[in-house]
Amino acid sequence: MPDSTRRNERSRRAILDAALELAGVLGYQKLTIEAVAARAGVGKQTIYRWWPSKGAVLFDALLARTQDTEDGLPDTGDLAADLKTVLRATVTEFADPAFAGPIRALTVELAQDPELAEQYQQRLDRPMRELKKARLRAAQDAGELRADADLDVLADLLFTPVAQRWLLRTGPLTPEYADAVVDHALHGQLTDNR
Amino acid sequence: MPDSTRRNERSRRAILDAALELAGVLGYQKLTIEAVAARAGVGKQTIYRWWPSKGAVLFDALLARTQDTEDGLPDTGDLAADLKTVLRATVTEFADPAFAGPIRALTVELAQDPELAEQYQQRLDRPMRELKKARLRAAQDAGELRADADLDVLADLLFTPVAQRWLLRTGPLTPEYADAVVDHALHGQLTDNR
Amino acid sequence: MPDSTRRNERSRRAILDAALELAGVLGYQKLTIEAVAARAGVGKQTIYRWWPSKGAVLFDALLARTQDTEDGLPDTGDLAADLKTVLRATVTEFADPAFAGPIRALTVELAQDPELAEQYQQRLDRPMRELKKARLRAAQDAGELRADADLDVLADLLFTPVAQRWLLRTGPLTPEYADAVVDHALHGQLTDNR
Amino acid sequence: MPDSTRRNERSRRAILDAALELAGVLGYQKLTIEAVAARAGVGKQTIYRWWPSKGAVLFDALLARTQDTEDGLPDTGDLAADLKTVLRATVTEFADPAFAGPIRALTVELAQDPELAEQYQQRLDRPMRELKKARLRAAQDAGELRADADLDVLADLLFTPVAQRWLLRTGPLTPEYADAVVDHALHGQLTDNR
DNA sequence: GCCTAACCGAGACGGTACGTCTCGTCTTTAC
DNA sequence: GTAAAGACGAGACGTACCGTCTCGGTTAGGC
Repeated sequence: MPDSTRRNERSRRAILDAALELAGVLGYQKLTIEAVAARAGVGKQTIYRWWPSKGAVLFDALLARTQDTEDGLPDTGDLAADLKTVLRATVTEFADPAFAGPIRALTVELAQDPELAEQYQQRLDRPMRELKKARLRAAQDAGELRADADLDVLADLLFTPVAQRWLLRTGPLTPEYADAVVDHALHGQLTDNR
Repeated sequence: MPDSTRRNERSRRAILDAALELAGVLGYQKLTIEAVAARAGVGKQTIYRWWPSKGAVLFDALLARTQDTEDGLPDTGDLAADLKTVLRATVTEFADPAFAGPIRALTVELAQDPELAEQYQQRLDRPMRELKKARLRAAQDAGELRADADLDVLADLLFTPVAQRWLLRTGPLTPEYADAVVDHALHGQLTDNR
Repeated sequence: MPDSTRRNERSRRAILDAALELAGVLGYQKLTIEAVAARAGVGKQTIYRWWPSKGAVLFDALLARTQDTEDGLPDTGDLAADLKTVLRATVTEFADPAFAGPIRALTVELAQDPELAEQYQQRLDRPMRELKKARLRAAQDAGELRADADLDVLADLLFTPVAQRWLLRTGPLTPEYADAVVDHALHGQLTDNR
Repeated sequence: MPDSTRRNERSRRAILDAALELAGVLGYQKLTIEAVAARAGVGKQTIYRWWPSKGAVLFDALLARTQDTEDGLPDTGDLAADLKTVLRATVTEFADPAFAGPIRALTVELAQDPELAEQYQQRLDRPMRELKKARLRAAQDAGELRADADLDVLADLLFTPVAQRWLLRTGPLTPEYADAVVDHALHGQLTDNR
């Protein structure tokens, strides 16, 4: 059983960096442990010693990258505008293969590895979801949003369409689409809503 | 170049059946062409002759299975109720590994293979989307839904949250969740919506 | 179970040749299946499919090489001279690393793998021993050699000293040593032997 | 560079004992430095600090074991009987895996490591050879053995057949074989010897 | 109703990557 | 201050599949 106090930090960083870089360039299929080890200048065993799977490495790599950006959503007082800002930024990020590649690779892993998905939910999805809900709750408190809205459901309505369209390429991913999602999610579509 | 008139229909069926069955049992990772060929009692070359990739086999297998169920969405005159019926059915189907396994496997493939994703969009996603939009347009014509609603966006709002939650296991997939998604998507959440 | 009728003869030869060559250059320790496969331009599985171990490959390689040289020992009517000729030839062969390297490697394997040793005994040692005994028996029939000599023991006396000295480098391996072995083995050393 | 005055005698003994024991149980292939260190309760570095190779450890271990038994060959005045006594004892010892295992392991090493073989020759083979030659010289002095016999060659004739048969398992290793070797080596086989 | 070309099951082939094991070196921890 | 413990870079192990390539043996039209 490995003793984490003896862990070589230099190797750990090299592995995570190599994993991110290769995931961006090669995609998930062609991302191999061998290639990560070679690129990182590390023995394969050093990867297997500390991570149970290729997905876990990717997960840690992405976790390390996003550690810093836990800023919370913007709050200008205009919920729709703030959400559009965030979603448009997401659309822009997803257009960059170096950024989106590793995320796509990890997503593929999550879909196949329930245990990793559980980790993901706890350490990445839940915190990000809380940030989103915090912004929505602020809008609720400001009377901008209905008091009876289920913020979890609303967050899904706002963020899953863009994620899904990106993941499965079911349509063009444009800023206009992001705006439309926000508008439709917030304004409702039944005629008796007015 | 293979001559499709000489194609052995028995082998084709055996391959598609084996692919579906193994995808349900093993998941995508362990679904191999070798295993499909062995299970189907078929030479590997017979698979490679007719399909370009593992994903393409799965795609055809699922296509064959869903060919029959192109019925259109129910229309009782109550849009919300009809949508809940459909989404609740989806939730139920996704709970059955034999059904959901192959779809999960295919989804994983789609996320990695843009060419296959294009095929998917044209031959499965678009037709299904048209059925959804047809039902929504009927509601629009009936004055139940706003005339200025973008039906594509609305369809995404209604169907991607459930699909995403199922794919990435980001939360419990229950009938209540399905209902809540429909309610929130249709009724809007801004307070000045009333 | 592999079907030997489908075996690729070109690959088989390439593997045996590569094994012999590498065994001569690298010695047994550094002789790896990976290197043999690479040198032979062959997949590793092609080796594992047909041979159970590294030693078995070497064995077949040496077997193929010595297949042709089953000529029998020379018989000029002078036993001692003939034996000296043979042993001096052995000494010369053992001095060539390209020849002796693979034999050394195989010998190391034989010492550790009783099953391979059994194969060796049946397919290489025994036939060679019979050739030796045939020559000795001819000498016996000619009245040159005692009728009560145990030819197996005598063969060991004649051939193991050179083999052992070569294998363990316990002394210089010279033609003179070969001659001395033959003389001492044949003439006896007790004074009442005259 | 290790300072031998600081050497931990307890560790040294534990390593040698562990090496002997494991060589007897596992054979040479599976005898690893890791296993020796673990069995001896010692860090690997402690082995690498003091010995250059696995073979050197084994060598020292066997050296320590045989240090005591430097008694010389028996001398009852009957050379053949004394030699048979010794060779029969050797046959008996070789039948005990706990005894023969380590020797086989070392022999395998010697065949592959000329430097170790040189050490072996000087520190084990030569002394033992001198003991044998001393007994033979005594027989020579007693007029029992020819004055012109080359004692080195004769010693090889007497001792290598048994060693070779044991090492390569080319035949059954029995007391009778030992006797026959002695008889044939001493009495000569040419008919004009009488 | 035969001929012959394609498809078929089978599986060997050259490869790549897997996850494990051991090597010999280097580093940390605890006594 | 010395060693145990063990992490490290390296690389071979034997296995699993990849996608391609022969093999004979059926099939199923075209003549």
